[in-house]
Amino acid sequence: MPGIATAPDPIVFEGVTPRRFGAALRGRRVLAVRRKGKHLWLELDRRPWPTFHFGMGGDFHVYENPGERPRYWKLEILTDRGVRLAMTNPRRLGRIRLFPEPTLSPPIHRLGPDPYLDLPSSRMLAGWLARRPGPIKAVLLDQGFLAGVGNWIADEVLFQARLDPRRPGRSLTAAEVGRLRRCLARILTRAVAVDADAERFPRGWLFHRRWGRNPAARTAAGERIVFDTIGGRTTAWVPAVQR
DNA sequence: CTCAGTGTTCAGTG
DNA sequence: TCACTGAACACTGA
Repeated sequence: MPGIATAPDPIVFEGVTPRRFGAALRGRRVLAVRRKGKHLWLELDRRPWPTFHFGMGGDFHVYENPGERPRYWKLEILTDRGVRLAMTNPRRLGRIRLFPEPTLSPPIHRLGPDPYLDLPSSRMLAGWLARRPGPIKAVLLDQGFLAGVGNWIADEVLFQARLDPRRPGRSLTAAEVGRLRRCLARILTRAVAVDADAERFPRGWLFHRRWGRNPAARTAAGERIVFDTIGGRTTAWVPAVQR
């Protein structure tokens, strides 16, 4: 029989007790699954709706045998077909929330456009960037600028667009904004095309060589990779090609 | 034991 | 008020 199981975690369940959360989902039908940036929610046949953010790490697991309930599970939904869906979150930086209208609720209502679903024009991007004095790397990480771009995607985009991550956003020329936009679109499309399976990302991507802050790291073409902290995050970049 | 890590928020600063 | 920086949060795995 279908049901909802919740782990007693007052950090990951934010603004709602696991008990109330379970009551809101029990017996409901899922009409659609929506996403904006790093936030995902289920449209149910009655509000409020459950919304998920994974923080660093965390996943959805699908299985049928109750014994396969994964480590670090926070929520398990058992459907009337006997399929189980669990949300995991080992590091507890993720959040499970309940909103009558997720798109109008914080923090989702503050997000910029999702570049995979709704890529802004070069002209729009250039207009926004003109008002950003901070480093372009930090601007790309700002979810209010574009929703969903995280640390590795930002580095990959700047590498492929050949832009120095320290450049002020407002210093980019129209041609550079165009390059940034084109690289962003290509990287997102490609990553989704392989179901975000990193092993299938193209060989030339910085992604494969950026982990671990290895001082000897090189690109596939042999250029030196350096690591700086920009916008509060480790930034891997290649001075020989990024200007 | 130390450090890095697919993230976000908030206090402090200029 | 705007905008940026760095610390804090929490925990695993190398």
